[in-house]
Amino acid sequence: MSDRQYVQVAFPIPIRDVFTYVVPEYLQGRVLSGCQVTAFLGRRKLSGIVVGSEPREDLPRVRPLESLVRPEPVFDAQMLRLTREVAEHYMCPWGEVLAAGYPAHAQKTWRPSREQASVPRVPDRPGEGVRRDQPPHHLESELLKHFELLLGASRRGAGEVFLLHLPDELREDMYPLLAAEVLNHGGGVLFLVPEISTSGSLLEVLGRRFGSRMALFHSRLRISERKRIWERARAGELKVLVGTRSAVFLPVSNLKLIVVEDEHARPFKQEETPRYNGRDVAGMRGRLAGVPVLLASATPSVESVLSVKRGEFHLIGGAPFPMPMPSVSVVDMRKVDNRSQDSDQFSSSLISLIRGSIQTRSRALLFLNRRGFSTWVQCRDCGAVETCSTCELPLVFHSQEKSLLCHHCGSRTGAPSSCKKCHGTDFRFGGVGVQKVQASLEKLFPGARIERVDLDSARSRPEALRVAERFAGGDIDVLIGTIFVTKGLKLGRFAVAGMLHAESQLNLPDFRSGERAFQLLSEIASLAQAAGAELVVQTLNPEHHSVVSVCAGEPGLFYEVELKQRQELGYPPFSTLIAFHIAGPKEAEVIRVVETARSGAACVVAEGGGRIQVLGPSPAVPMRSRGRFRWYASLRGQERSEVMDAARKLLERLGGRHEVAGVTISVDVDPVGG
DNA sequence: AGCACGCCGACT
DNA sequence: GTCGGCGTGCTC
Repeated sequence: MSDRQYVQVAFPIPIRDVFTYVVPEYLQGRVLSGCQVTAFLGRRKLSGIVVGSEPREDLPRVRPLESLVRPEPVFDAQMLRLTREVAEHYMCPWGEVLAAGYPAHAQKTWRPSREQASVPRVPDRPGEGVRRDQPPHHLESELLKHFELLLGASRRGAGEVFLLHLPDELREDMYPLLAAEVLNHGGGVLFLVPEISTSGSLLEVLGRRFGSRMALFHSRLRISERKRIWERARAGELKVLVGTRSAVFLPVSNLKLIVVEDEHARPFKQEETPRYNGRDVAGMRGRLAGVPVLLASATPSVESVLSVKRGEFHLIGGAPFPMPMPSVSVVDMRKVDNRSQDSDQFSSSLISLIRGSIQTRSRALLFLNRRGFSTWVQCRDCGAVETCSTCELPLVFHSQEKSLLCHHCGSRTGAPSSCKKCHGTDFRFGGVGVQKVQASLEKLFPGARIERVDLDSARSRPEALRVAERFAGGDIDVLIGTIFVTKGLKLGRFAVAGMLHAESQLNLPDFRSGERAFQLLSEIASLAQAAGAELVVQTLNPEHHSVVSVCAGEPGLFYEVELKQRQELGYPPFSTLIAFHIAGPKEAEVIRVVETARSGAACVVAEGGGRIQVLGPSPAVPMRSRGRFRWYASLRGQERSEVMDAARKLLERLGGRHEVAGVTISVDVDPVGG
């Protein structure tokens, strides 16, 4: 009996434990760590991953495994270790991380892979595939020297992190050269991108060069397609893997380099369990696998910049390679003198530039990051603001559709007719959206060809591309857009770029709002630069360091001030945050749990001897979403391990479980965004 | 997460 | 008298 074999299995369920099973006789010796198996848990048959083989004598009854789904392990020792570390770091079940890392895990039965024709890939274009092994600019040859350091790390298996701080175009030029170099030495490369829709040009550039040796991986592919890519990556048929955050777990054969493109971008953080950050997991993987990680961005995250300053990351780029800057002027819109007489949305300088561009047919592009006509609608009689009945947030009036829209849940009601509170019929349409800007411009410049690109005007991507094409071709005089226009549209050259309300990202309840403003403004500055446009930045916060640094062409200034402020206020990267999201269908119940959490957190903090702070609790934005009332609170401290301990203790106090009376509590380590 | 067990309201 | 609501607890 003593030669019975036991294994531990992790299942993709929200239970922290692993479960022990007996290996049935017919599978003796064949069930290895990392294998996918099925087993009964309760009366359900589940697919799980074998994560260990320690026998346990303390269990009253152990059940046998049902089946071995495929003979060879799907996770090797290194990937098991990575997924375990990710689970520990993000305080989520190991099984859920394993499920995120193996596309077929969700499936009940495994079918051996057969030849399938439908692998989506960027087509080979031999005609355009001009080999360009010699980089064109002197900057690039300079960069190649820096890349020697990176490639050296790749060859000797050093899991170091490099921050590539360069403009988008320069990075894009370098990637095929870099990847080709790695491939020449028989290695594979993993590119992580924040989202598929905005990485079109990178895909094109890599696809042109690597064709059928490259694949695109993301969660919107069918499971069968994901499985196929997973298999081909492991078999070494695919050498260049491009994918969104879940691709960080792909088993790339002889992986030699991980690139995280636009490493500052928000979508790397998954907002459901397992709540991991693809960029940070890339760093963990690089360290474990002895593979260098290249974090790349024109506007790196404050975290990464600090890591460079601390000597933890190597810097490639930065000051020796200055960001190209457009000619830019900042207009303080608080000063009445600066505002145009014709419309309070524009400064007189911007209006005259737009007028000039219309006259000379040289085109103008205006940015405002707010959809709709007016951002709030208020009754003039009682002062009540129209709010969404489910989210309780102000509704945005859309003039084109003549309706009120909730930008959070998408609910739509007709144009306001009478106030819900006092039945008044006189409304004030406050706040500026792109539709209002368009209306004002049409009044100011009758006869000019003025169009708009945003989520509402461009129902599909081809439609947006057509508008961009018409603008580039000179068929549109003034184009007004939300950030939508920065998402890979080819706008050609134009003379004037205007940014309205450059402060709109600031003053959000999020310690990263300044960083976001900096990133958006930088993006627009580089767009203006590429177009050869003169940029006018209109703002109510001209002295904010995000505005000052971008407009002075001194990004370093932003990081300097921002790091100082974060340190003074005790925010990341100078501390660790762990957020608790509390949500449920009944408000009273949610608030009860929130109060329990508040007092629990106070106890935990008292035990921690003042090294841990509590932020909140406060209602989430929006407070109601999908029929659930949402609150959150955070624990904060300088020592990660202490914050983790405090979070574990707090969870214990809240019942040890993640759910109490219909109210769910979920833990979010290193949260991103308010 | 499921799926049971279990103890209270409106139906054949 | 039961059918069924979803609160609480367990799964190797």
